[in-house]
Amino acid sequence: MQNAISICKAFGDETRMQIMLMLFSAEELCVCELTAALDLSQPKISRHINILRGAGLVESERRGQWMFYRIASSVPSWVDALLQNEQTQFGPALMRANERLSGMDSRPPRCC
Amino acid sequence: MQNAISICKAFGDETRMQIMLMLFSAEELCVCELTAALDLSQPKISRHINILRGAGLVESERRGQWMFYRIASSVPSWVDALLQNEQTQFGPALMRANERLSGMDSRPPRCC
DNA sequence: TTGATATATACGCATATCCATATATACTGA
DNA sequence: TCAGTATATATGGATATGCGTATATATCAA
Repeated sequence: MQNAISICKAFGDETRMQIMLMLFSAEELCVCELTAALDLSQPKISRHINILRGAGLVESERRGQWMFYRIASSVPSWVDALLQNEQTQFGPALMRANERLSGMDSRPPRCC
Repeated sequence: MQNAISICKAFGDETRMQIMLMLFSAEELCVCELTAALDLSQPKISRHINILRGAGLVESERRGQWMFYRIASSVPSWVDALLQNEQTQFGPALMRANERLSGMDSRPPRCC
């Protein structure tokens, strides 16, 4: 369902907007990282990620125990513009989320 | 509520997307014109227009008996990009709506 | 004022959405 | 195989959303 209405529905929720902004700034995150960064329950993150995937906004890749998610490569350009714009507006909340992410211990290993 | 989440919620409905696309191509329309163009009930148009107004997406102006609506001048630029993009995708449906609008009799008078 | 037209809102109902909790599944290392 | 970690999904309930119908409000013309 990669159409604008589904995409907008997906963005029309604070949790999902936050997930997208985190992925936008971090390139790639697993569920446990999002859980820690946003301080939300794991099922909640999984559920919302699934909706984002249904809208074609994120791609997933399993690496070991972890599922890594990133923003899909094929999103319409206005989605990029939207995220760029929100990144500046959402400032303080995003900062705190990134701090929690940095402070998280035993993050999954990255390649390289 | 001129924030991205409210805006996305507003766009996350087919009726409202259609209204926005009509306003995008026609500059300014009254409720009865939208009703005719989209072939929907008047209360339905009014209700959805009100939601769009709440999201800060449309501005209104009364002229005589008619309430004219147009896309707000201050919408974020990604909203323009989104509408531009959808205008091309939504093709056939939009065409039919514009035909119904052209075929409508006793449209309210325009200035000039 | 009255009648006609345009628009907005209220109401009741059906469905969708979101949540927390519990549980199932998948993978890893021993 | 088993225990531990990561992720996904199922369930039931609360709230939100959308709809059709009915009605209220606003404006105009007579």
